[in-house]
Amino acid sequence: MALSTAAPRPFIQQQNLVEQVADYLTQAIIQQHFLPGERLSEVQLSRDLGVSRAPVREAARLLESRGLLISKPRRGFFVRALNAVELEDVFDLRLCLERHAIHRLAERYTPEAQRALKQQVEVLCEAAASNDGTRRIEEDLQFHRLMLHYAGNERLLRAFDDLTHELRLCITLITKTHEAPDTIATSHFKLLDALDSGSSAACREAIDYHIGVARKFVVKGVGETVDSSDEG
Amino acid sequence: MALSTAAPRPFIQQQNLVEQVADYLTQAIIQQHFLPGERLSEVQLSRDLGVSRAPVREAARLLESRGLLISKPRRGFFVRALNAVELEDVFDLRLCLERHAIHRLAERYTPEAQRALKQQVEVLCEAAASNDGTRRIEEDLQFHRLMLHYAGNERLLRAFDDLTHELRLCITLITKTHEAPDTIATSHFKLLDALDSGSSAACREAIDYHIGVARKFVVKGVGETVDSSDEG
DNA sequence: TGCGGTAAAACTGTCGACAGTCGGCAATCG
DNA sequence: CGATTGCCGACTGTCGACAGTTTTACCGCA
Repeated sequence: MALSTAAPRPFIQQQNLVEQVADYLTQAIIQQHFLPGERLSEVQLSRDLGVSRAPVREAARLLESRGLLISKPRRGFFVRALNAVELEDVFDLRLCLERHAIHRLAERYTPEAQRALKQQVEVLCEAAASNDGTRRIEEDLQFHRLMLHYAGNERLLRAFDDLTHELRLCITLITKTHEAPDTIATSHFKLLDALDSGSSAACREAIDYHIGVARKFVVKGVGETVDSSDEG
Repeated sequence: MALSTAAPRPFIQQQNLVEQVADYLTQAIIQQHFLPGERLSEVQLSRDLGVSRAPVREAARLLESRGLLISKPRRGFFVRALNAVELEDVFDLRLCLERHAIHRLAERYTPEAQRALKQQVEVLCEAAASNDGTRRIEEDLQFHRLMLHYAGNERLLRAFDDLTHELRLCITLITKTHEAPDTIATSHFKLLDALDSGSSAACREAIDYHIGVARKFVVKGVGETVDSSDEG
């Protein structure tokens, strides 16, 4: 029973249209089937998905709380468009959370956590060698999620999950400018080494470097696409 | 125009039942008109508030995303009951956020921020001398919110707001064991002094002490009330 | 008196419909 | 010809209702 926060998805659940719609919308937004700033028509979605507007509205409110949508009164829901400043803020908060997490994790670095993280790095390396950019990012995030998980603070993990939802908002941008496979590998191995060393300072240095590199790549990706996402 | 995140509310907006219901529910939960773990009946609320179930459901989902309610499929919404571990996690995350915030703030400590914070401490001291426990806490939180605001990261502020929603969940507990007025005053003045000094280490020490004291008081309050909030 | 089963009541999940509002377009006026 | 105003279509906010499920209350039986 590990990592129960995000998506347990126990068996099939024919009901719970809200979650199904939320998943559909999330995927559609991540895969840019809906462009940033685009307006989502409730009736259109209802027709397309074959459900009524009530579940669509509730799902949209869920995604709004996750920062994927923005609702404007009497106007409807719009796909959130992150500008450069907001993205910087996201990475700054991520740095904040992961610094704290790796510090907490170093205090309670169990063999189980060590094993799980090492295994995930291997999975990540394998994914990094592939061409599937989305998979690379997801496995990368999964590694960090594991770190947060073993840090032992469920609330911290939730904050991280909330943040990654927004990160996925520009996942197609990230895939274009993601690091080289060997860079990803060594960067994560450094984190493991820092944890193994037990040095708090080494952990902080490793995570700062790690997040810093990720931030640089993403911000570069945003800078390359000149979209005027001013959100009027 | 400070702190534009929360509620612009340009003119009147008679409509928006969802927000009205959400505000009502939030206040009712904070003031313990609904006890932790209690089930909320949608139809009952609809009747009481004179609205239909749709706005009630959407408001409930909003509060669920804020951590005030928990929804169980086919069962309905329940008032969230924080146990001791979860409360510890909340304070640990708060420490994480505020450490980062005061660090960022020290880097860009403008006269405007200094003035605003000093003023808020005065307001807080006045509130601390009063008998209104809720007001004391709200002014206290407002000071910290100002700190986060002037730290210059909107996303960080949002994460803090999300967290304080959960903190308010046990506000009645906190009011019973809040610090003495002079303790509150000196504790916040220390934060201002640390910021004035410009020393990153001093800031960290001050915020660690500050949050630590708050945590101790709240956890003590929870320990005194022997509620079996196991949340099945 | 205690227990199991059944039936009724209440509740949630979902739906279709109506009313008020917003944005765009065209006709009118300067 | 440009600006303004009224109108029309589309959409959101809200509502009442129905179906399936869960909870509860009751009744018979040991």
